[in-house]
Amino acid sequence: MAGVSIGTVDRVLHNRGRVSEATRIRVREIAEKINYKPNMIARSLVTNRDRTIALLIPDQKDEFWRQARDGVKGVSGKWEQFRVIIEPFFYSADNRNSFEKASEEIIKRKPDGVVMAPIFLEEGRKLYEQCIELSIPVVMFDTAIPGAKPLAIIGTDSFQSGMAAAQLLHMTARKKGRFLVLHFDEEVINSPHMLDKERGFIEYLKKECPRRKYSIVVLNNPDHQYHQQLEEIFTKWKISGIYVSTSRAYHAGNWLSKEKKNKVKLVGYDLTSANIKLLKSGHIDFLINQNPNKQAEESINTLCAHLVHGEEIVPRKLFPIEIVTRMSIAISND
Amino acid sequence: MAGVSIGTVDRVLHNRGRVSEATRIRVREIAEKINYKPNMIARSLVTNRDRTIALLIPDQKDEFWRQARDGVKGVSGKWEQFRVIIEPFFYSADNRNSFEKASEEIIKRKPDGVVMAPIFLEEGRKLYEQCIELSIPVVMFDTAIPGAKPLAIIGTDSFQSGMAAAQLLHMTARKKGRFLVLHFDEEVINSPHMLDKERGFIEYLKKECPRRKYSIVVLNNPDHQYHQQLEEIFTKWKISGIYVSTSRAYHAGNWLSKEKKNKVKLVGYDLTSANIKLLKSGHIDFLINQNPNKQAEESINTLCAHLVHGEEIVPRKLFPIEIVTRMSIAISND
DNA sequence: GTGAAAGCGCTAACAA
DNA sequence: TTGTTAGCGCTTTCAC
Repeated sequence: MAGVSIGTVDRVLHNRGRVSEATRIRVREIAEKINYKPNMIARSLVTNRDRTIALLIPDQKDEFWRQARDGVKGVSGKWEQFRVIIEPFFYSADNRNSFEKASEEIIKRKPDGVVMAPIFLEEGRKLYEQCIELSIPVVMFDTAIPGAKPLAIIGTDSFQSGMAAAQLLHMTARKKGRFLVLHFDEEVINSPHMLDKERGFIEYLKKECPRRKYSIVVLNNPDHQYHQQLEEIFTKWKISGIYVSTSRAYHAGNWLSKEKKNKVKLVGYDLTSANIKLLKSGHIDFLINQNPNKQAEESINTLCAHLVHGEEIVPRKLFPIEIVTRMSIAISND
Repeated sequence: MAGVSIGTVDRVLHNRGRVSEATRIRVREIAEKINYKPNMIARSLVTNRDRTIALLIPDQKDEFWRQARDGVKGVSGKWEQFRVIIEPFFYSADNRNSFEKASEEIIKRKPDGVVMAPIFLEEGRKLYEQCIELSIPVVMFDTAIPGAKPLAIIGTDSFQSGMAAAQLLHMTARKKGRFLVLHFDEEVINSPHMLDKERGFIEYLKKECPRRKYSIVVLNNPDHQYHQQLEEIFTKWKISGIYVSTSRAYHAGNWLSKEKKNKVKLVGYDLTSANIKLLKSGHIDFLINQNPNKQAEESINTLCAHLVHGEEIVPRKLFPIEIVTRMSIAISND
């Protein structure tokens, strides 16, 4: 239409090579007029090479991360047909070194993209910056590195989920009685998520029911036997609600079940098998689902769609707070 | 590798044309051995034509369907670059004829696929069967036609959401007092969803708190002013919880708000603006989100991925029951 | 500065 | 029953 060859049009559209100003303008105008949209299929056909994307998440000791892994597996087949291979790298959630070691391997591998759950902020930042340097696109999920601007961040709003948890306890627990915020020594205490959740929880109580007493307690026992400590707490205080800001609510739930303390309301996180069992038996009242599988799925899809189809990216996707009860949980566990 | 031409390989792989048994087996074996996977990108490049998919949903009078429409709009751009054009057809949710008329137009249009929310079962079945005849793939969302086997069904479990609603009222409402199942005359009474929800609600009450009294009431007023009837009900009975199985919970919420009946718990459906307002002000306690936008999005994505990428389909996708509270709702409404 | 041509992996039409 | 070839829309390379 512009009276020039297809090669010249290509040069104009991609601002590459030398083109005279006159033809450049002419081609641009025509492209505008006919609303030219490049055919992404043809484009990906010609740049048809195998791509690798590195997945960096904690290892599978924890059911939460197993679910994330499953989410990735679920979509990896779909991207295989576009010649994207997802290479998993695992680190230990209680060992910063293992994260760094995995990071080094990833950099050595020079992947075409990285999806990571950087629960260690400083180490995560280091990897992120290396990727930026090598202009490898990065998608973060679960945890975001403050200040970093990756291609996309996928996650949940921890602060808000803490507020929601407090509201649920407030609505269902006995009016009298203290709320307990429980932590267990086996967890990464002070992770950003945990702190945000706790802050949200307390914020709600302060605003909506300032007269409600609460205590933050860290239980510790080398063998993860917290029964005795719970007993002490319950003799000391009259407890009407418990908030566990991690996936360890089952510890509290098991004890409540054993002690037949059916009136105490319990809110926890994550649809792990231990939690689900107690949810169904009525000893956990609410679980907040952080949807690790969907987060991971979305992360992979986002990165791959960008790489393969050149799709534009929504830089920040927050999953809604998913409140799950005994009756709302899917009957068939998939 | 098999010593035959690319054309023969193509014939074997697609079971078309005549191929000798010997070569057929040889090609199959080699394909198996090298784990041959067709390149979907190349395939879609060669069959590169514009495709139309018809979208059939109720018109935009109702906010629920406006949200569904928005979900479609959100992903239509992404499929445009694959040359898929989504053509919307609307019908009136209170007029079966309008559904039939739209159906006729769709069939005339001969689209490459149909996405529909067939709230009228018989008329929906008719369209479905015509599509089957013309081998046009169909995806249904929101409502499924009993017995029909479309490419995919996207929806929520109404029965279960009714149970969940009952549980939420049971957990939060005063122990004494009657539960009210409210319907409004402006709705399509007896829609399958509505009946399932109600059945689920009652099932829960029977099982979990058989002593709880409940009444099913249909309010009717030509001007949608239900205040007087609500007043009568509340003087007749001591009500502690209300269940509205549709998006009309705001009618009840507004009245509760006006009458300062803050102790009465209210569960409704759908994040419409009127409902959200009352949720935030505390007069609706729980909303069950049926996610019309995501349902529609998923429906379009499923059909398009099948058409364009030849992707395999999960024939039935149930969205989880999404319980929303004042604190769990996204702070910024998008 | 610009044009011509090869080729990405596949399908479809035609030839043998 | 099998082989050959054009061409889908684009990028890239080489030649002028």
